[in-house]
Amino acid sequence: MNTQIDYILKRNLLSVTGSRKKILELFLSSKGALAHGDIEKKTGEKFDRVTVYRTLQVFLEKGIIHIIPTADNSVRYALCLSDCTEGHHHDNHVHFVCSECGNTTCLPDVTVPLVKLPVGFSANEYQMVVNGTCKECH
Amino acid sequence: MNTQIDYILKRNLLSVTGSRKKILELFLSSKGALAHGDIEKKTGEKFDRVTVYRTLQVFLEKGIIHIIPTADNSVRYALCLSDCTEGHHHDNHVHFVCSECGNTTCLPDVTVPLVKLPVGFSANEYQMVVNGTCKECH
DNA sequence: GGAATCTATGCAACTAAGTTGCATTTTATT
DNA sequence: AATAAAATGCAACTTAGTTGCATAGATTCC
Repeated sequence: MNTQIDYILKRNLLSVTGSRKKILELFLSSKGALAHGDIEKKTGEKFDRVTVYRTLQVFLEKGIIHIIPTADNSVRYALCLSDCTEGHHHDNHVHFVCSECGNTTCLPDVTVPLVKLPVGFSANEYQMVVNGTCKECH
Repeated sequence: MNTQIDYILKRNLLSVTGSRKKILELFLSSKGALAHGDIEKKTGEKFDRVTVYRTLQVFLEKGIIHIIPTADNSVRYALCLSDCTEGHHHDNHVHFVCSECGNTTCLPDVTVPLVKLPVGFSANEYQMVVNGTCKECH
């Protein structure tokens, strides 16, 4: 486990520090997506708020995590798949938000379908969020 | 124009006030989606921040406008189609965010495709956001 | 393995975003 | 026109996110 975390950080040319290891570990061990607040709580307020913000920022830039779009103005992050690199994301899976438990999960096996856009529009990225009831809450 | 605005408000059992008329007028006259800040600017700071928040809240509850999910943590609102009512939305069109001009537009003619979810998941609402270059910026 | 260098962290102070309670004004009702 | 009901504005507050800088920690090089 620790070697995997170290490997991910080193592969992205990041120095291996306590907060980065801990936060990355959180992402690896949690199935769903995490909001900033979740991370602060789950680390037991061990790290400064600013450090959490900056760590998430760095992970985002390196393509280790991605932001999940939501309609409720909450920013949630989830691990990228292994083939994401800096600037080049392959984040083409559907995200699911459960209205019972509030958890956000990635559905890596469900690919975002392409749609035909009106004339004049050109697409760069498609994102899809589904609301409903998840497996656990059924 | 004024009668249309008054009609929409009355149809939703809302009292017709200056701020509601003005903000609704903004939505009707702007093609794209509006963020809270846009509204404050375009009304010329005529209304209190709190009033804008509360007006948007009421419009949301009544189904006059809807929130557009975005990945950049900005909350944007757009007019609902005429057949949306309180609690019952028919907001099944794709939203488009232009990375050039930053505008968010509804694509009412592009329907959100349905996807097959894994076993155990049941969907309530599908939302889709496409990033790219819009008609005007091409 | 230890010193030098470079980077990350924590702190403090700040800006921006959003909320709540209450007195006042405006709208709707009769 | 008078009353009741609701919306507004103000002030104060909470929460979210940012920035600069001194210190602590990680990496590099010998």
